[in-house]
Amino acid sequence: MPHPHPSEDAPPLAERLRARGLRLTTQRQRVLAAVAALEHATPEAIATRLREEAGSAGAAPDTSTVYRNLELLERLGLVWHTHLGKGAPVYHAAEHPHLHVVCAGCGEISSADPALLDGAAERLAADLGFQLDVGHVALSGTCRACRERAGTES
Amino acid sequence: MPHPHPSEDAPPLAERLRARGLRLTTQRQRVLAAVAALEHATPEAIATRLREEAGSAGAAPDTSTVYRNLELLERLGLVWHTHLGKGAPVYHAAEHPHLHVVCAGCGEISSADPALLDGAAERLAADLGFQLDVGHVALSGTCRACRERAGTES
DNA sequence: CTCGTTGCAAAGGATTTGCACAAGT
DNA sequence: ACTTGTGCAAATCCTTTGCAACGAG
Repeated sequence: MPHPHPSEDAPPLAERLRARGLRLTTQRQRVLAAVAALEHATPEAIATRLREEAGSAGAAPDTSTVYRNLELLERLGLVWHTHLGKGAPVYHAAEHPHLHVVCAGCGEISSADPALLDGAAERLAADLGFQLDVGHVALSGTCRACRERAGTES
Repeated sequence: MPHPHPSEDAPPLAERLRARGLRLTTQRQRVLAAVAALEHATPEAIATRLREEAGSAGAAPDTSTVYRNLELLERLGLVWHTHLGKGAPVYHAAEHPHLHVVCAGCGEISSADPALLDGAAERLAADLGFQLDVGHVALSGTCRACRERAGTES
């Protein structure tokens, strides 16, 4: 049975923090909320989003805090990141895992069913004892639109 | 039919350049040679390598030239890059395609048979008209050693 | 009250870019 | 000669760090 997710159900941020003697802060809750709300967010995008929301409730966390908490949340298994293109990694909530499919031509990001890799995952496990982490995978290639465009030119 | 590689046989760098009205320079030949020689090379590693070889024949290309040519070579379809971890993208020659399998724990990089993704590639093509680029794919997860280590602790 | 946390500002590392000069055709 | 490519240095972009003030337990 695939789907080896570290999360149980709706993993309470608070519990995970307490278990490690860490603290539940407003910033952490906000960063996590932003990651969940935004689909494929870069640290910068998350910081911006928080800055926008800030108007209504207190101040937005500093960029460095966003980075620090993103890293922490990832260690806690609540968020995952993937490198899609050159510049920035994108984060997404660990719940509802999905594959990222990116077009090298236009940068479009789509999601795909993680089951797509079940076969590959099994073979890697059998051959190398390697446990594939579906949430981290990014598949690149060319989308239909870009393929057609390429065919038209040249 | 899988394996849709843009390369024919031993794609002459010179020909591809001429076809675009570009020039064959020593730097370009060296950068390409370095990528082919090093297996999973970061731009920095390539620059360093070239600096070492420089002793015997002329000067090494500047870092910016390495970046520019890496990008060019990729457009020409002679090299491919993949993002393995946080910091650095790695380049490899477009010939002999292979999947990169990276352990999130120890950073170990292994190669795997591209055929592993044939199934997924077909489904993506059928469902989204998306052409998967196997040479760019990096699969992350946890290697056997790290899994065991994790199991031991905690 | 006692640490973990955060904000700020500065430090760093990796790429990219502008330009004048050198090199390929 | 004409145009592209390169070296150099400065500019950017993305992230990380040091440290004093702040806040959660």
